[in-house]
Amino acid sequence: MIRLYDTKAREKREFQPGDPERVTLYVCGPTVYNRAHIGNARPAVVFDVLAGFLRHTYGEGKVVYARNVTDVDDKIIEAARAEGVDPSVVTRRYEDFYLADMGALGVSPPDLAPKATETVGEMVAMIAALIETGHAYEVDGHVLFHVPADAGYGSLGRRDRDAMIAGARVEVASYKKDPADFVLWKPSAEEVIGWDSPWGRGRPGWHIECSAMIERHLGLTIDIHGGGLDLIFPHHENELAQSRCAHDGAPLARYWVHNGFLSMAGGEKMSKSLGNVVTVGELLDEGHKGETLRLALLSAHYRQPLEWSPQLVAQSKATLDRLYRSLLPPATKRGDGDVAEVEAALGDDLNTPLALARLAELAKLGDVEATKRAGALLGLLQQDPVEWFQGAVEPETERVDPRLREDAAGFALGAAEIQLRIERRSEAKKARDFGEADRIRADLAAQGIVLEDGPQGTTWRRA
RNA sequence: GGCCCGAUGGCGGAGUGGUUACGCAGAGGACUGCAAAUCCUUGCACGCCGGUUCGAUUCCGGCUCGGGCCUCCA
Repeated sequence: MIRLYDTKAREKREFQPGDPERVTLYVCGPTVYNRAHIGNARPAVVFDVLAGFLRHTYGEGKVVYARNVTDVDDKIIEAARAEGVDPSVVTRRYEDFYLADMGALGVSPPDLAPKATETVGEMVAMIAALIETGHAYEVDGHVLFHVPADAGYGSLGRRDRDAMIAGARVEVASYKKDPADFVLWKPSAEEVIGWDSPWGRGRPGWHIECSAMIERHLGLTIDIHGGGLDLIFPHHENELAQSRCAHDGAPLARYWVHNGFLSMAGGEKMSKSLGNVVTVGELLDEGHKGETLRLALLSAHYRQPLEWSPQLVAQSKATLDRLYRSLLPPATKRGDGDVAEVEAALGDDLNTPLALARLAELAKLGDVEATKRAGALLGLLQQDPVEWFQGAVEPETERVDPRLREDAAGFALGAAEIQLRIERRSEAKKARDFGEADRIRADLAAQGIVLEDGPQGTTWRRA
């Protein structure tokens, strides 16, 4: 059984898909105009776990997970103009970065990654339908959704129209019939990207993109709609309104799931506009492994705020070391673990901290099989433990610790060289020359190599 | 100003009307030439004030502090 906290109902509800043979999940993806920061990665990781858990529950081919790519947007247009290139150059570049960054965090590509620019036809059709039903109107090449025409508006964000207007931070455009009305279509100047439409050459507003992509790829009513907390209003509220009005009252989603925010030290939200972002790429370049970052993101419940800090990363690394160590042969099994405990934790509104706690118990029992299977549910512990400690061989995936970079250029310590020194040290130890043995060990330690003497001999790992 | 969320030990972070996870860090012990790792043991908490209750960290109210949203934002 899966229970999910539904933002709309404001409570945990038992998850019942419309069709268990085709469980649909849609998550608002990136607007591709810059590198993803670690806060952007939170929903990607959280919903990756959710999608995986749904597949685990309903069957491999029974889940359709769509995460869109917003590739037409004023920020993209701006970025392209600044660089003097076509917007598609910008969007392709950052889409590639996004996929690579998320891949490093162990995020699987979604089943579908629809692009806004490939769904404009559907958007135009949906806008036309909304005009038809009296929910939208055209003014000077703009098409606006008329909020007062939708009695159900505000059900997700729980705010009334007056409150929205009273608190508006943005000046109301003069062409709006009602201050709460929002743009479905806006005109594009000559040099700006645009498509022909019944209302002239223009481009879609942000909210209609998701509505159209969902309609086209997943259907009128999907099971789960996900995204960050900040999208509840206005983005999801507007999406919901458009789709419902265009679909004769059919609700857009059965469950609305929103992840909480990542903040920086000091508690402030990490955001591009505040300029306090740490990108995934930077963290990887600093030598942190993607899996460490993934664990850090899963260490708090997805709806809770999470403060990002170097300590959080360090703790996550230490935890992962311990978990991987339990997988290292020769493992001593002291008892049978129960993966169902981990499943139950995830089933209870994706309680990843609890799942992690139970995973640690499995590791402590030395049940390698159960630990790996439980880890798979979280997208963790899937690499070879030796590789985890000693580093992958493929140069593409290997990230060299900055402190080692100097050595890496000249005489990088390869596994063979390390092995050689371990043998030299063993001989010194045998001759009871502990001074020499300790010198070798300290020398390696200075280069980030930790030696551990066990009953089976000496093993090494990169710190 | 309106709406919403949070406050748990040195740190991270679950959970619970009564016995309180788990991880990291710390302490002691075992092991080790010494370490490391591992195992064993161990200390440390539930923002403040009221209320309900036999009993509240857990429920209710108020307060304080922190955070988010109010048409850029995961």
